[in-house]
Amino acid sequence: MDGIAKPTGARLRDSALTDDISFLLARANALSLAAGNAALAPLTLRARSYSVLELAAGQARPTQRELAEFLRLDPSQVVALVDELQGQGLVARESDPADRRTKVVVATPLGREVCEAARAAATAAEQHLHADVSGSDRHLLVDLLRRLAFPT
Amino acid sequence: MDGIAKPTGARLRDSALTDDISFLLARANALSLAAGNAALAPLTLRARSYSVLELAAGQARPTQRELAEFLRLDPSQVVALVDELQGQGLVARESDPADRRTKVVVATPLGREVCEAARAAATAAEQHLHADVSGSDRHLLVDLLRRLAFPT
DNA sequence: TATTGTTATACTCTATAACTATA
DNA sequence: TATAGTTATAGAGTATAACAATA
Repeated sequence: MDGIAKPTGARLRDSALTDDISFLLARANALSLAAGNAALAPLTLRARSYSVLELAAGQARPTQRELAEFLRLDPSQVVALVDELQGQGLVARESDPADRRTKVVVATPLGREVCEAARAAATAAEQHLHADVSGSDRHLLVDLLRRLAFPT
Repeated sequence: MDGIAKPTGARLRDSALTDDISFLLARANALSLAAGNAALAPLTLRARSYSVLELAAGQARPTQRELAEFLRLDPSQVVALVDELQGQGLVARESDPADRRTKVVVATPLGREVCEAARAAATAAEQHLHADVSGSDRHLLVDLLRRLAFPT
């Protein structure tokens, strides 16, 4: 699982890619996703399903359409993710009487419990992976990443 | 406040995900990847194949194994990507006389030309997408992202 | 015996279009 | 007509194992 901590391809770091934000995002995301999925696997969750569960466990009462936009997923992917979480008893679909087309996704009591455990596992894994970015740097990073993730 | 038009999905930004570096990376990467692929499509390249081409066009003369480690891809994926670029006449495999197992991937003259055009297209798309992160913020972001992408 | 590249396979993710039921 | 959710499908990305050539 853990290899020798040798610099990965240090020979290639003089490439133009080293200044390429898109490339750095892709590589950082790949590492983060792998660590997150591994940390969530014992809860039979993945990064994707956890993100849906987290939103369903909050106060916002999101519709599937809102989940799709916020998570930048296709509505059909949200269907599959909610189906999965519903099958695990973690979320439920509630019909909105005001507009019977929409379905609000809310976490069950079990879902809220699992969500807290998942958040703890994901946070721990993330902090371990990004241990060399901490304190004020971490705060700054979150601020900058928000601007990339939600451009004006 | 009711009259202020806000982007759809803004309602959900109070979620715990808003502070989640993994989630922000995933969303930022999804946007960046889509913009990059769209910008590179006229050159019949995608973000993945462009990154291989960029490394092949440099001075490093990487082996396929080195490409796999640096790009965080499986060696079998590198085979497919190099096959594709080779079919387009953009790179060539060179055998290393010192170790005949390894194959060094180098860009052809056409490959270097296409690579420059691709870099211009990708850079323009990226700067357009991330227009609200500029100047010193951008420099800082690159530094922080490097630490996420290449952890110690 | 170990490593590089390769092939094969399966699974996840992403993108698109069409259908239904409501509005 | 338009929108929310659903279904179906194909393509891209990811992960794993096995194999031949070479070290």
